[in-house]
Amino acid sequence: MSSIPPPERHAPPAPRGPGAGARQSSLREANLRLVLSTVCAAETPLSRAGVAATTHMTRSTASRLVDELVAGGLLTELARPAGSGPGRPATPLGVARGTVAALGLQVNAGFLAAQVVDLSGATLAARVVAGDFVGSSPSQVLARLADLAREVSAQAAPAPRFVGARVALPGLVTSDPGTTLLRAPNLGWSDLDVAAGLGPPLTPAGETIPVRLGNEADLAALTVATTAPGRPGPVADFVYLSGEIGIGGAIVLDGAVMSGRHGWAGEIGHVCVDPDGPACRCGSTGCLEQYAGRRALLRAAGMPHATPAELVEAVRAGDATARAALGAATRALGVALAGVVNVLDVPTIVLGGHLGQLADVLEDDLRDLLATRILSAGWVPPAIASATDPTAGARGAALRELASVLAEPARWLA
Amino acid sequence: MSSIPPPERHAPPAPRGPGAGARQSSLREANLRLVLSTVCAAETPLSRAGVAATTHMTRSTASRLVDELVAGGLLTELARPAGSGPGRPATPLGVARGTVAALGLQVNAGFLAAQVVDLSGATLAARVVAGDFVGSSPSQVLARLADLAREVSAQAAPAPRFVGARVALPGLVTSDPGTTLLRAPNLGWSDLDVAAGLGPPLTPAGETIPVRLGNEADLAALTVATTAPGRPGPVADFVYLSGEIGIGGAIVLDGAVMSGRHGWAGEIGHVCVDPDGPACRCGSTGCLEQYAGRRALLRAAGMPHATPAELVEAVRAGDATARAALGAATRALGVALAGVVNVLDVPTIVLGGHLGQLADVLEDDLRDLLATRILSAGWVPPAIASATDPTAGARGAALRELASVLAEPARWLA
DNA sequence: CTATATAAGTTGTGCGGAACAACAAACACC
DNA sequence: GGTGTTTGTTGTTCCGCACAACTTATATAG
Repeated sequence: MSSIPPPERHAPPAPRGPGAGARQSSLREANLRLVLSTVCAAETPLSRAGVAATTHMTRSTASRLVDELVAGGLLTELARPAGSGPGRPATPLGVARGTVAALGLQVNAGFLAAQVVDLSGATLAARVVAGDFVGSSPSQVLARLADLAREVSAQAAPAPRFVGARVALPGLVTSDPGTTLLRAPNLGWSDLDVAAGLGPPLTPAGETIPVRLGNEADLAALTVATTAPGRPGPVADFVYLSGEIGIGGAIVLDGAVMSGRHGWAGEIGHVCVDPDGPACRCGSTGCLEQYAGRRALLRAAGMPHATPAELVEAVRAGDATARAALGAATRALGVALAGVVNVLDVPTIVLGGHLGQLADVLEDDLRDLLATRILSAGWVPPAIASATDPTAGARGAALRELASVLAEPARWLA
Repeated sequence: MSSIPPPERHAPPAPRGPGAGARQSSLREANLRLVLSTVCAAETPLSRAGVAATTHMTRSTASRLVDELVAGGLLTELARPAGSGPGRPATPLGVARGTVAALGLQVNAGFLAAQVVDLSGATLAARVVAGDFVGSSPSQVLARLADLAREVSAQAAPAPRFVGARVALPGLVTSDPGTTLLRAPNLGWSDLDVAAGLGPPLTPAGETIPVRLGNEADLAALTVATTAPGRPGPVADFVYLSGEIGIGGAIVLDGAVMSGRHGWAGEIGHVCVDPDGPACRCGSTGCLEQYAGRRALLRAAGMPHATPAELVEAVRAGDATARAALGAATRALGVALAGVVNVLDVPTIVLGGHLGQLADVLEDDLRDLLATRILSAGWVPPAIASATDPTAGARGAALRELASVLAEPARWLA
């Protein structure tokens, strides 16, 4: 006669997230995360004992956590090299290859790209399709991108578990729902739900892959900040400049992309370099983009239909117009970047896109200009590097998704 | 015959800090921190049950942690108001007053300041001494500051426990040891060990108080970001501009001051506003400081010995020269700040120092200028606020020291 | 004035997870 | 083959939080 229904035994309300009290399980999660990132970040493969040493945990604890990660398919035991030294030989650990992966997509003015990258940072599949997408139809382009996505996700064999997909876009993106493109001037797109535009959800293994968006420069910068998921790159603090038709940018602080309150940080292309300069389509005047953007630069050099490589040739050949244009661009870069460095104290510049291709011919002048305009240049001289992979946005998009595995390993144990 | 010495039973090597494995005690520390900051941040006093509710901990856990903090002298039980509602009345909790405090010092071109601030944010003692310290002798000035420090720390009665002292300085400060001033152009000081210059260590209660340094703009910005230790201010993300002889600045992201790789971030005064502008003492040209710095602005207004308040009067009276100078300063601020906002996506500006005093007469024009130059102004219009306490640096210095109590409550339990 | 409802705070038990210590395993070197 | 050295595993202990039951203190209904 139990007329009273049993009290609904639903799971605890899971009050996770920051600002919530730490429970016992938080310890395990934190240490699981620590072990995984330690193995990811290691230059040379670590053993269980090595993990224990670098994390200052006991060998027993480290061993237990490693075992969980190995059983969950995130780590693997590598073959151990013969002849190492005295004592019991260690079993080196590595990030599992091909078990967990993410899909990185990119829409650019000149191409579409799609990549599958796994947790070890290996590219399992990749495709690039050239085209001219300036002023293109969003629906057609996104349908084509979805085809590309299906293609590469099928190519990755054996099929990995997909943690997510992200689209790198040359424009302003909302960060709250993360599926709306506000404005991409080079494509002529605005107010667009990109996730919806991709059509039916991607379900390579039955599971639906969530699709998110990101700014192309932010994501390209991520490939410089981290060479593989959890593995920091050569520099941890830098300003990334992505030269396209216009100029995008990103700020990386301590290995993390600073995307700002609404996700719109890094618009260095619209820093004012000369208030009396030419009008910019953004409504301001004298924006950096008007001097060093690809279209403006090539036009000023008198070779509007040339490539950046051809501009380099012309400059080296002594073409006066080309030299003047390059000089103006370099001076503009000096003013804008010096401002950024003075404000942020991040004296490393990474030039990407066409600016990366021009790095050889402008690097020295730019360094000199920065040295005179940066207040702290006397103590820490500015450094300039370049990155030239055009599809860095797609790879960065995948890396960004994989970062969620490092953030919450327990969620992704098989 | 124990020739073998007993194994030195020293305490565990305490491998604290980030990147180290979390142990059981980490849980307690994290929750202790959470409880303390929750009580600090609460608008209206919380009870033990209230703490449990906001932190999602159980009442028993919250209660135990609160008891520890009360016993340790960091929290207190307040008198409970009569007549609240049904149920057992709650005992409201508050931050203990006068038990734990920090010493905030400030050296400015026009005054010295010293304050004692306790964990509740109350000022227990304060002194300001006017003077002209441009081109002054560091040793004399620091000796006087040390006297002031001794004075205010004796005034605070009953004697609190001092967690630290910090000196706010208008210049570049090293962050590694944190006791060396690299360069303070307005004072004419450079390469100076300020902690040593203060003379014999401050020991109000027998214990030596560690002395650290900080940039004045960074610390003044902290008083806007947090109204009291652990209590966030009205805005969490903003750019702070400190108008002095020159112009200092600070970037606050998510309530924390972004001080940069070496602690030199925020030098907005040397952002280039016009590459063809006047030469600046920093070696660059057209720096913001040359238009909107106090000295430059008053000189351009034709009233080099006036105060900012007198400039406001002249502008309101229709003085053409003053108006032109203010217009030029406003335009320069527009260019520089728009650049910062475009790069950082932090569309709130707080004007301090003389710029705070001028806020009334330049705010509207500045907002309009920013609206045309900020890329995202259409979605989030820029906001402008002002702060006018000249000794904000000293208070910020104390707040900064008190933050270490919130970071590690266990270290400061009585 | 008593009974009931409601909410705050306390007490005791159980459990998850890391520390610690002891042990087994696998190699190099003498 | 013995010894030393380092890795990895196993069992015990201890710490800190969750959970549930209980006590305390008020307001409100009858």
